[in-house]
Amino acid sequence: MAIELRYRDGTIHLADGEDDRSSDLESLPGVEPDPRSGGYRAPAYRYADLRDAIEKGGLPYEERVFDARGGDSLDLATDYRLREYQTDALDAWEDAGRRGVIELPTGSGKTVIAIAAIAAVGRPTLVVVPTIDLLNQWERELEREFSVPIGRFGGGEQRREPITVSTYDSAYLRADDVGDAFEFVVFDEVHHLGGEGYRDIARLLPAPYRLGLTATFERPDGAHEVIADLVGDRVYRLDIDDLAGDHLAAYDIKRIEVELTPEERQEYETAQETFVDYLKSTNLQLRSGSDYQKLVLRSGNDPRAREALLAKQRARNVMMNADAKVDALERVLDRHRGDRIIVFTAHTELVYRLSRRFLLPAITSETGATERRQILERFRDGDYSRVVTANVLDEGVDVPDANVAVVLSGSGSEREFTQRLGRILRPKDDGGRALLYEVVSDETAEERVASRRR
DNA sequence: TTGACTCAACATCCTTTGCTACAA
DNA sequence: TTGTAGGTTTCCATGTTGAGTCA
Repeated sequence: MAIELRYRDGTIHLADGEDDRSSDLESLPGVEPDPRSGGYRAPAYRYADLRDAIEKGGLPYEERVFDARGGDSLDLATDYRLREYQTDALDAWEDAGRRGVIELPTGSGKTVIAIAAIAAVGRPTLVVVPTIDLLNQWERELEREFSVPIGRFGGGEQRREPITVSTYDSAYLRADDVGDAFEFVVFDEVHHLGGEGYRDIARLLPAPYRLGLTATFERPDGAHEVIADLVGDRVYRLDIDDLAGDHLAAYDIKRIEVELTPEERQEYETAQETFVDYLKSTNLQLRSGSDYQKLVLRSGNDPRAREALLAKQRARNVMMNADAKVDALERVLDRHRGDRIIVFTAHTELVYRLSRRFLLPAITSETGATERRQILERFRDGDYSRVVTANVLDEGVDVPDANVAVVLSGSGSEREFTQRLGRILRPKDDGGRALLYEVVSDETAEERVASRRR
């Protein structure tokens, strides 16, 4: 009798009938005995390895993992003509056994590659995206390209079709009960999959074909290694500089250094000293994010640690929201009267301050969906030529193109910086260059923060 | 259907140069 | 001699999102 493979609740179950093949089965990747059923089981994401090992070992097997409804091949056709690097990326993914991550900058056409991959695989596909905005964009794009109905998990709808788009949150909630429906899964902005909860999505799905898309694969916490295990290694990579001047606009980065006022300097030094003194007195070394995490943990029951962290927070506020930055922005706005400008900050309070002072439309997490849409539409139509925002427009939102970005403050995250830069790199009609201003408070920790993100 | 609300999850959060004990 | 980890176990604050609930 053949070994029967079935999917149930995020797990592959193996039954070998009356034959005793326990030693064969236990040597298969990820397989262990299942006391409850008396058979064997393996985590769903190991399905591809499992099937390969069974075939290699010449064991007879019967595949009942996927829902019969997805039995027929999808007849998918798309008119897209890929650019050379897009074809190379797709080939690299095919060569890796239709698994792996493609890293390409924002605006280089990652969606196009995914659509070509969906057409090539021709099997039921789940596309997972981080935001409702992207959910809508993907749905529209897929409807335009394919003649099959497009399903949707998220934003209040739960409709399953051979090609379905889902948010990460909905995919997390539904993975174990729809796992048998999809043989191909595409993770857009795949770096999100490194989150503690989200990685379960990939674990619970048996889909043998997997594609991850991102502009910034590596994560500071090292979780990209988990992603590589679940989706496949990075198989292709180009960064902004590989495409700038060709498929993306050429760009310049200008750094503006500003001085703190005497009062700000006094406040900054006092707070910074409190923080550093605590580190010295406790012999604590901060070399990485995890060291900082230790300090945060300690602050739970050590009042001095808590005080040190609050002081650090104060110092950060001073350097990131310095008065001179507002003046620097005024000069930039004067210099670029005819340009389209996006201003980025790290704090919402500064967004509203700038909005009042320069009469700029503002978008933060507090801005409702309707108002946000209106502002972006007016920016797209040219009614507005400037927008100020905190972190909302970093990722997952279709932002109209601009040619000047001003980063007044931000984190040390390379990802955040790359995403912000990406907002001005759509090729310009006149072939002009994009320009990013980075405003940094002189002689503060912000200089280090700024160098870390590049 | 919309809006206001709560909740949970995720991301970032990083000083200046060195102490001590222990393992390789 | 050289290299490396270091005690703990729900986590200071801010920003952002999606899901769910209720009116």
